[in-house]
Amino acid sequence: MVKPKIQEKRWSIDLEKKIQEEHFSNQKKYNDRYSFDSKSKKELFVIDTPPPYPSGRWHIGAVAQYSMIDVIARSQRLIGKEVYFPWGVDRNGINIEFTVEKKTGRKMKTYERAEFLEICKIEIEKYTQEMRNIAKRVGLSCSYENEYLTDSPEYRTITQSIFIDLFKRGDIVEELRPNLYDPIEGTTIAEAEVERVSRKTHLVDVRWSVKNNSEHEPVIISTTRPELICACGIVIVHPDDDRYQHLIGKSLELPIETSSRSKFVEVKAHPSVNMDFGSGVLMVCSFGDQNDVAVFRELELTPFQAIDLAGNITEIGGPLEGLSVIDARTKAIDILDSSNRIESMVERDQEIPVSERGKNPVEIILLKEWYVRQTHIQDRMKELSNEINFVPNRNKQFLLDWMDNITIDWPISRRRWYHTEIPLWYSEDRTKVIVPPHGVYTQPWKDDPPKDSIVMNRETREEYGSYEDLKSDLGTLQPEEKVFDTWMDSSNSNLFVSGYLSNSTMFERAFPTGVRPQGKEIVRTWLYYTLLKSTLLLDKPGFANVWIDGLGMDPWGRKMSKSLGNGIDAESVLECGAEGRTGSWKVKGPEGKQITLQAKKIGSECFRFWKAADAQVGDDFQINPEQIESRYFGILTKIFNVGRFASQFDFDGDLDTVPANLENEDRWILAEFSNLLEKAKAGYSDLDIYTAAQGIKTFSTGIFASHWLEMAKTRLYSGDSSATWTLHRIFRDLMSILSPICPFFTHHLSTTLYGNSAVDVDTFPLAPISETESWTAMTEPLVNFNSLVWKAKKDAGTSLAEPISGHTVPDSLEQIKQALISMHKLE
RNA sequence: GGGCCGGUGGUCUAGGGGUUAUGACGUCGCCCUUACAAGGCGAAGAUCGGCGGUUCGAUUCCGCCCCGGCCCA
Repeated sequence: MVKPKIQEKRWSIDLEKKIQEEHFSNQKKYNDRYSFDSKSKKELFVIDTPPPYPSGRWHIGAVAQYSMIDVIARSQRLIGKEVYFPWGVDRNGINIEFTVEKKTGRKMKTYERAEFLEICKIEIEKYTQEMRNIAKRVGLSCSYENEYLTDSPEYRTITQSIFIDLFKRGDIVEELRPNLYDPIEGTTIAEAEVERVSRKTHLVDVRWSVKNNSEHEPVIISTTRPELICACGIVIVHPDDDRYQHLIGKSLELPIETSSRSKFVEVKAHPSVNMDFGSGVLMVCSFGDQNDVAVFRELELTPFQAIDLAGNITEIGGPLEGLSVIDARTKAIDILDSSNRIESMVERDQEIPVSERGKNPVEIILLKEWYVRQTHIQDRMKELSNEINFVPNRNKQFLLDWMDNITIDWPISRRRWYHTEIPLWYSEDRTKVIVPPHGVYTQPWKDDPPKDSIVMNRETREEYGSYEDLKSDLGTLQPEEKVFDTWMDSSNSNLFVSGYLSNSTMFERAFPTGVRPQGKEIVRTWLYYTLLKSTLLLDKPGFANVWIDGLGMDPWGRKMSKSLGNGIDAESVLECGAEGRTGSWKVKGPEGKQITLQAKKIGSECFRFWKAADAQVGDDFQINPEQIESRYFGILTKIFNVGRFASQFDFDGDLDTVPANLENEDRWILAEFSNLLEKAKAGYSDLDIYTAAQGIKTFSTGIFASHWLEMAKTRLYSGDSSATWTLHRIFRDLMSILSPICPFFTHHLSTTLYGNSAVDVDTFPLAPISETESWTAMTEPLVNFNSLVWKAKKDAGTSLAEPISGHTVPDSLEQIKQALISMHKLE
C-alpha cells in the first residue's frame, strides 16, 4: 500500500487548533484571503455583522449564530462575490455602566463624568479582547484589521451626523411624554431594567361622589395610589359590568382637593378593567402603571404631571404639593379619612415595579425627551420592506407585526453617560439650539460648539445663521447632557459598513447592504430601527437580504440566558477535546432540575457543521454538546478518512478536464456529484445553509463513501485512471463546497492533497456531467441492490469479502453490471 | 393579558391534502471486509400535541383547546 499523504490517523481538536493558529498567525496571508477591496470588479456583498456587546462571556447560542454568518461570508466568496465581513463591537450602553458600578461599589453619578467614562472604557476593553479571541477560535473570517467600535469617535461621528440630518429636516422632535423613571437614581430607565418585587400596600376603597347629584349613592373606587387622585384623567368600568352601566357618561368629583385642574372626571367603559378587582371601578391616573399610560394614549387624554424629577408631588397635588410619593400617600389617606371618604382599607401584598439597581419603586413620569418620528412613515416602510428578501420568509412576519403595533414615536434620549452624546447646546433662554456640522464628534458636556455650528429655532428648526456670528446674542450656553439610546448607534451599522459618509463610490455599489444577519428576538429593535433610518434618510430598503435565525435553547427548550443559569460557555465547547481535555456542563432546568452533559471532543469545525446541518435557518435550535459530538464528529472522521484514503492514490494529471473514457460507474457518481454541486450552489446563493450542508453530508457519507468507493476500490488499487480521476475530482471539489462550513478541516485536506487551499477557491466548482438524469436514475436501484446483497451475506453469515451466488444484477443497472459483479463477487 | 411562531419514533429533525411519513443520535443484533470500530450492515421503534370541522381522503387546510418559545403589555 502506498503511504497516504495525509499522515494524521484522524481528525482532532489539536490538529484543528494547529491549523487555525497557522491561519491567523500570518497577518498578510490572512488579509490576502479575507480582506475586502471596495474597488473590486466582482459584485460587492457587504454583511452587516451584528456587533456583539461585550458583557461577560460569549454564550454558545450567539457564537453558533456568528459561525453561520461566517458560512454566509465564505460561501458568498465561493460563488464569486467580493465580500466585506466587518468585525465590530458594540460597546455603548448601560450594561458596562452597571458592571463598573458593581465592581467599584460606587454609583455612576458620584463620579466625575470624564473619570467614569475612562473607567468604563478600560473595563470594556477587557471583555472586547475575549470576544476577539472567540471570534477567531470559531473561525470567523472577518476583516479584523478594520475593527470598528461603536464607542469610537469615528462611529459616534456617524451617529451624530445622522442625528443632525434628521434633526434639521424635522424628523426628530422634542416632546413631553411618559417615561419609566427611578426618582432616587434620577434617571430614566429602560423596560429591561425593571424588576418586580412584592410589597405590602394599603388598598383603599374611596367614596367618590357623582357630579351635580348629591342624591346619587357614592361610587367606590379601590386604589393603592391615593396620592395620584390629583392626576386622575378618567374613571373606567368594564363594558360588560352590569353593576355600573348607569355610571357611563356621568362625571365624578375628585375626592381630594387639587390645584390648576378640573375637579371632575368622566366615567367611560374600557375593557382593561378587571371586574373582580376591588369594586370594579378604576381610576386612571397619569401615571400609576403601564395600563394607565395605555389608556391615556388610547383615549387621547392629556396627562397631568403629578410627580417631578425628584420624586415629589407637583403643584396640581394641592395640599400634597412638595411631598415625596410615600409621604403624600400617607397624607392623602389622612385627608380622605378626615373627610369621611374612606369606605374601607386593607393591607395586601402587591407586585410593584422597582429599578433593578436600587430596588427603588419606579414611577412613570412625564419627561421632555427627544424622539424620532416614525408613526407617519409605516406605510412607506412596509413598501420598502417588500423589496427585501427575507430568509426564511416567514420570519418577515415579526417585522410586519411590529410595524402594525407602532403607535408612538421612538424616544432616543437617555440620562446616562457611556453612550453617544446628543450633539446640541441651547441658548441661555432655551429657545435656540446650536447644531454642530457633519463629521465631527462632539461631547457637549465638556466641549464648546465646534466651528461651523449653526443656530436654529428649537421648535420650528428655522435657521438663524452661523454660531460664530450669533455667539454674542446667545448668553451662557446650556449643553445638552443627555445621550442617545444605544439603538441610535446600532441602527447605523449597515450604513457605516457600507461606506455611508465615508466612501461614496462604495456606498453607491454596496447599498442596500448585502445581508443583515440577526436573531429573531431583536427584529423589533435592531432590524426595525435600521430600516427606519434608511427610510427616513434615503427612502430605500436598507438591505437586499435579511437573514433571521432562531435562538439557542437549553435541553428543555427554553432560551439560554444568564438569569436562568442554563447557558453554556462558548469557549468550553470550542476547546472541548483540546490536549485531551473533556467537556462537562451542568445545565439548570425548570423546577430545580439539572443535568450534566459530557463530551470528549467538539471543536469549531464539528460545532459549525452541527449548526449548519442540524436545523433550518430561522428555527430555534437546541444546544446539547453531547448531541453535537455524537452526530457530527463522526462525520468529520468519515470525511477525513475518505481524504486519507484518497491521498494514497497519486494523480498528477488535469483534474479540470473531464476524460473522455470514463467508466460508467464513475459517470454515475459524477452525475450525482453534479447534482450536489447544483443543490449546494443554489443553497448558498439563497443563504440557505441547511440545504447545502445536508446535501454535502448525505452525499459524502452516503453514496460516495459507502457505494461508489466500495465499487471503485479494486480499480483504484490497480491504478485505473478513470477511478482515480473521479475520486480526486470529486474530493477536491467536495472540499471547496464544504469549506464555508468547515474551513480549517477542508483547508488542511485540500492543501495536503492538491497544494491549493479550498478556502481560497473563489469560483464555484463546475459540474463534471451536464446530462445527469439517465445516470442518477440508477441510484435508487443501486442502493437497493447493494443492500440486498449485503443483507444476503449477513443472513448467510459470510463475510462481505466472500463470493456469493444466486444474485443477478437487475436490468436497470446493466450499465454498471461488471462493477457490481466484482464488488460483490457475484457468481 | 395581547400578537406571532412552533409541537412529527426515547431524543433531535425533514416534509406538507393521497408517500410504506425523511434522516440522524440513542437502543438491539451481526461483522475488526487491505480509509475509517471515532467504522460497516441490518432490525425494532411514530395512532405526526388534543378535540371538532372541510374533504372521497387530513400528519398536512380551518376552528377551538393544551403545551413550549419569542416579543410586547
